[in-house]
Amino acid sequence: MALPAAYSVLKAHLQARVPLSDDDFADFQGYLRPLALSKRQLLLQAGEPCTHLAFVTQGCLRSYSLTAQGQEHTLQFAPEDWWISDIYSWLTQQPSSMSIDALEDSQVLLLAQADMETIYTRFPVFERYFRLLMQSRYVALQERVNASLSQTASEKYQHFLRKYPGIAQRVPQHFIASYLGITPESLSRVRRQTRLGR
Amino acid sequence: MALPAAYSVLKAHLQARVPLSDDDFADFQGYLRPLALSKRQLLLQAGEPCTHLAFVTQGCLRSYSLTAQGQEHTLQFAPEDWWISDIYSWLTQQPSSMSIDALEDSQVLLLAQADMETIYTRFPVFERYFRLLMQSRYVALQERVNASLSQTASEKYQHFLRKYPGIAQRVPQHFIASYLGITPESLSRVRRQTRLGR
DNA sequence: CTCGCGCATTATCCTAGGATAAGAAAGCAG
DNA sequence: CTGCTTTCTTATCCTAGGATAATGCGCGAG
Repeated sequence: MALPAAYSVLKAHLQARVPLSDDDFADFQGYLRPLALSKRQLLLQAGEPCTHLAFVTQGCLRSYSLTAQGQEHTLQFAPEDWWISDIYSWLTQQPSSMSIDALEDSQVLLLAQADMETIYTRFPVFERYFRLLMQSRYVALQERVNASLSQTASEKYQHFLRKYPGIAQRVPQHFIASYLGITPESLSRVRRQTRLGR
Repeated sequence: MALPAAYSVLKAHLQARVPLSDDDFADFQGYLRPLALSKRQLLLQAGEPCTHLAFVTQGCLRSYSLTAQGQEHTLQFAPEDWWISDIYSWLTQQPSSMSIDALEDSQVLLLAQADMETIYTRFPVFERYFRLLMQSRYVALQERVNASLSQTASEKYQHFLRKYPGIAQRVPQHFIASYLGITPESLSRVRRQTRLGR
């Protein structure tokens, strides 16, 4: 049986980071469920418990929270090769505080929280993989917190462009504004300044 | 040989979270180096690589970054039972972007990055322990990012009081202001409002 | 082709919180 | 007790970025 492209994306991703044999991956694959999402389709609705971790093999998703006044705040973009979920809800099975939707037609592989203990036992290398993943996520968030404490709107935008060059070309700017914690109008203003300044 | 109180704090902390035998802890203890810090003493100076993870057994430390204009931004408070370090620098041995100092006379246990591979190999349960630790840190930072995107100064302060009730009684308010990303004057203003409002 | 809508831009006006300055209170070293 | 230093507060003035509103435009659906 041929390996669908989706699986091989994840296989390459994992094998680049931890020692995982082809056989083990083949077994592990049994825990994955592929899912196609069309643009704007929700993967997770705030209020529901988050039962799955999603690995994006094609397209781009985002997670966002909604304030009482209906303002959206983008927490994460997830293009190909990224995991996305509400980690807190996934870990605790409490109702999630964020929603996740697709910004483009996308393909994901789902990993159920219910299978995690089994997976850690059968393939101990996943303890390491997820430790490394969590470490790098933690570092990225730390940097984001620091940016939010110390940078102006313009600096945050410049920093975002440098850090995620692919994303800015790909997603509408009002999502980037909502990620940076500014209004779309403000982002437009910032962009004009930098255009004039150089 | 009697177990100094410092070690037993960490032992209890670990055994509450992962299965770790007394014997294994006794072995693990060999990798720990106790250190006393007096108030205001630096544990890590920005620019140096962060070689150790510190577990606080007594007192309270903080990590902070410094802007080019000399503004301090508090990234984390670490009272008893918390780990503190510049994780990025600790992982990569790049120069750290933050400093860590003691807010009170404190006691810490140091764990060298250089020993980590050995520790993960000798005591695989530490893979799990640090995965869990990173997960919970990630969740806490996620919440902080969300707060910084969606809350006013006053809301952030109220939230901080609820989340870390011990800290606010213990550390000077200008540090809390610097953690929340506002000026001490602004925090004072916020506190007066809530005092008048109730 | 064209209607409608999502998206970006620009202008005007406004407000939360920053900058600055000046005390007041509280702790502590001598 | 007495002078420092650290912390917190209050007042005034100012600015980055929010709110609102209007315009333009590109594109997908019919």
